[in-house]
Amino acid sequence: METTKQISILSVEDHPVFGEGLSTIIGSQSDMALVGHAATAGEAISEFRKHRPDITLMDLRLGETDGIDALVAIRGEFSHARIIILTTSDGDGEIQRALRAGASGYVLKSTPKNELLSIIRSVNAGRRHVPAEVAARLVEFMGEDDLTPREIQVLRLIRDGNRNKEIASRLDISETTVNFHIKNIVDKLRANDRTHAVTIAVRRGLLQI
Amino acid sequence: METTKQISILSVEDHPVFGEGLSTIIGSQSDMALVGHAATAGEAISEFRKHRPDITLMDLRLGETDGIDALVAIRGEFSHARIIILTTSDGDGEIQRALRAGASGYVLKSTPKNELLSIIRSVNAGRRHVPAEVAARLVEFMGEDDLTPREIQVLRLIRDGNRNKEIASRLDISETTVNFHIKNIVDKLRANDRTHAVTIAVRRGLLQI
DNA sequence: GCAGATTTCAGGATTTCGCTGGATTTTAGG
DNA sequence: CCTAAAATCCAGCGAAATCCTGAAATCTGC
Repeated sequence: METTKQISILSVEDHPVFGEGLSTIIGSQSDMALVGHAATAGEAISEFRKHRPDITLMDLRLGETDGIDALVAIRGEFSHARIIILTTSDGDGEIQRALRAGASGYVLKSTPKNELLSIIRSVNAGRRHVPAEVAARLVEFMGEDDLTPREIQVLRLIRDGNRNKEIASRLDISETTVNFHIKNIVDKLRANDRTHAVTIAVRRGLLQI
Repeated sequence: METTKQISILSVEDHPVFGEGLSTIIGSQSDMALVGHAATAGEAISEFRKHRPDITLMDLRLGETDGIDALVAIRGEFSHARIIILTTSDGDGEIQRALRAGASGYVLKSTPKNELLSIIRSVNAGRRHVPAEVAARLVEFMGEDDLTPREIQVLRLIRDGNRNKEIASRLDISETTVNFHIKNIVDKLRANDRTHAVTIAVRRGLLQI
């Protein structure tokens, strides 16, 4: 075999059984080789430095740490790194964040094996691949304004049951300003009220719960 | 090998890569054999009838269908069936529902391989196994009142942005009664307000989002 | 049949929310 | 430097939610 031509792959994943599945599937392909594995953002970076893989398969949810951080750190050091996000969330917020941070693909964990393999090959060939179903989610909300950082901050406090007065004092702003932000949040998300706004934001992956 | 002594296992799972991992891990054990696979509740039942496995590994979230339905259906027909739930949610609500419906174990997908294997053996030996971390989640809310069916119904409508008047008309009850239910929901969940109640219920797995 | 839980209802007090229509300051990007 | 976007502030009104007390009907399990 021409080992030099194999696609080297690093998996970043904290579900052992899923990792085993990746290992088996990749191991069965003569043109691919799993060269390393990491379970946290920190490990991901050091493993990347060690192996310089052609492709990195990464779950966004790594216990406490966020996969995006690992993604940004790796791309900061190796701007050519090809990283495919492999996760369960189909919210447009997470997809956008990942692609903006430089991901080369975004694949759901429910994807069939063959499709996953062909995406790996496609990305290795230099393309940026996002499955139609995922792209559709993205397009659904395209052109609509994102929530600003401040709005997300306010929304988090709403989610946790703070009233407007409490939000104002926590953020050290006036209650009027809080009202203003909330109105914008509800408008942007086309929600009926604050509760609905939280629901929609969570569904879209703009807010964790 | 004494094939007759092998533990026969059915997996019910709609994540192909995860299923592959299960297959590999189980295949590497001489005392176990994966005898079937299903990706939906319906398939789960027919596969169970066909193979009568010693152990069924089941994800609760099967696309649209609910794993609990499959669990109940199987246990209705084969009351001795030993079913281990293998899922990502650690909310006490889901755990309770599964165990009440007759699950023999509840394991998180983040569990290490060895632990998963020993749980399979333990359950096959007739024990009911729930990992300490999962049991802890359960104990945390033990003794606290569950939400009633009506309360869940109301909470769902709150989540979706209905106002009390709308909830009243949808459920065909008076607004006073809606107020009463909401007060009870907020009290039971120790929430600050309706929004917080939704957040807590989702975190605890009492409500989908 | 009875106890306990669930669901239903009234009416009113108080607080909070959502909306209106401006106006100013700060920050980021071309 | 200039403009646009974001964040900040003011004030007040009507609608909605929350909180209270006090009952009664229905359902379920023993």
